[in-house]
Amino acid sequence: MAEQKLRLHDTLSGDLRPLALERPGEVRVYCCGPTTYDDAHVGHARAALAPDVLVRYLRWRGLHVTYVRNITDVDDKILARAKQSGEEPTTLSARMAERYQADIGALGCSAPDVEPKVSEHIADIVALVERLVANGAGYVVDLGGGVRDVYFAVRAFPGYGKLSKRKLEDLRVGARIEANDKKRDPLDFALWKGCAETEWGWPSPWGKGRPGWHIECSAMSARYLGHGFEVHAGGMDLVFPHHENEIAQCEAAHPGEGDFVRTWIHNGFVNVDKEKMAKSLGNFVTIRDVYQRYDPEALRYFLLTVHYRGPIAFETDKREDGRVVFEGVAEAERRIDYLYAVLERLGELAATASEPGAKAKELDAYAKVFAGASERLAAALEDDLNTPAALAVVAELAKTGNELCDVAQKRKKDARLVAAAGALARTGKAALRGALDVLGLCHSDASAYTVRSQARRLAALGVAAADIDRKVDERLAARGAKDFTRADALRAELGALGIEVADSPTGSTWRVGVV
RNA sequence: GGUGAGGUAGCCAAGCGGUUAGGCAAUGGUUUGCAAAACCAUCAUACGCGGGUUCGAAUCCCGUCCUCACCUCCA
Repeated sequence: MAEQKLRLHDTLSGDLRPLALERPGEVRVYCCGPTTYDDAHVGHARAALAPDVLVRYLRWRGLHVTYVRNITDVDDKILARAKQSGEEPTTLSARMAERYQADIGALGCSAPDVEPKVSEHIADIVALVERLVANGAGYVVDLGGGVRDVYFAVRAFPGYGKLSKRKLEDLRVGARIEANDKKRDPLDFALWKGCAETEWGWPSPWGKGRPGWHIECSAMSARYLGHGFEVHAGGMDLVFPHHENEIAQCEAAHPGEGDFVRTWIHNGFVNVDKEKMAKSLGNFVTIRDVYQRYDPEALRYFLLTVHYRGPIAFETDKREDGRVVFEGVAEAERRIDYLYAVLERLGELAATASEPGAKAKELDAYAKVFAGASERLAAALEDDLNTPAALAVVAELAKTGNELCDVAQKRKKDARLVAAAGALARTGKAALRGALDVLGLCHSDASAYTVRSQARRLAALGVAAADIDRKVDERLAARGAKDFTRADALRAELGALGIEVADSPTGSTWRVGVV
């Protein structure tokens, strides 16, 4: 069995352990995707991001990854929401699925290789339920009128509770025992939920119905990844009961075939005022809400500043003028601005390089930083996907890159040094670019990013670019006439609007700061 | 009650037995007509509290306080 340098914190064993592959060079990853009845919030973004970083790292290391992230488009919540809006459940879930894909795609998460939908895998689900019934792990309950439910018998699976470290007795205490309970044991959960002929459902050996909540992931992961795949990801709230039940279903269906999954990774929550962001608490901020105010790249950077297993605080602040500020994301966007600026600066310096092999001893320190970055980045990510440490590597590269540019500028009359700096800038840019790629950051063209972010910020401020241009021109004229009092007054005026003006030998430029 | 996560300098956040990651803010510099950006320096002998183990602990052990989460739908 091939062992990787990458170590992940596995929920089942509770340990940090090296990633073990069944087949050399191949990694299978499954991530529990959304139930598509509403727009995704920042918590969903985080849950999609953790496996994305994993997949990017693995591919960077040359491994072949099969990444599956499902869409649960059949669910009672979808049905309930559709009834409210008068929409067909399938139409609603399809629409929400598209919005999810757009939101997560904009976050810079690469699309999964397979994105299976429950509605397209009913046959797989039915077959799995049949198998469980045949194994004695599932049982059918006749509700009369041709309606039947199928339940999983928790007692039939001895390992039940091993993932969430729960004992059956402990669970029993909190279990809600309904009157008229159809289940043999209160802890048993539905594999198939029968429904009336007129309701939303699919035909099955037990009559019309819909799959239970957990069975879809068991069926679809088995379909695309088989039994015993490498990594299964999801939010910490899925540990129990969702993933516990997935294990029960898959291992009961494949007795003697070993563990369903080799490594379980679970991401921590996004908190608002120290509480978990959740639909039920009503304290959620949708990804779209964030994108309205900030660049998707900023949200990604923000989420990467904290290790995926820990909690991350999402602070919302409403300003006097009514603008909503997400401070952490705003700070992240300033970093994204900075990183794009460094990439551009290095690019400009590299473009002056006429001698690709030029070297200067006084630049050795910079060269060393660039050369070692990739190794440091790998070490950070190999330590249970330590993205904050990875971002420190990015920061080091960016700072060094800027320093190199500063040196080249200060000593621009030294042709030998400038030639060497130009050549080294190419290396530096490649190193930074490479690190950013692994983290999925700054994937836009720098000028495209600038255009879109400036436009969004201007819109947020309610200021027209033409008005700014006019004032900047006016100020330039004042400066030309050495009327600095007037020029400074204009700068202050622009500053009050949130516009930063920068003077250079070739004229004046302006930008809108992150607000 | 059971189970799990966490409490690190003004703020955010790595580190998890042995030369104080990184970022933000602030202050002082280099630069600038003045600024901005960029870079440098300071802030930083910080690790909830009390014991213990060790040559050495933020890191290990015991106790204790606080926060959050899961046990019901939840990323």
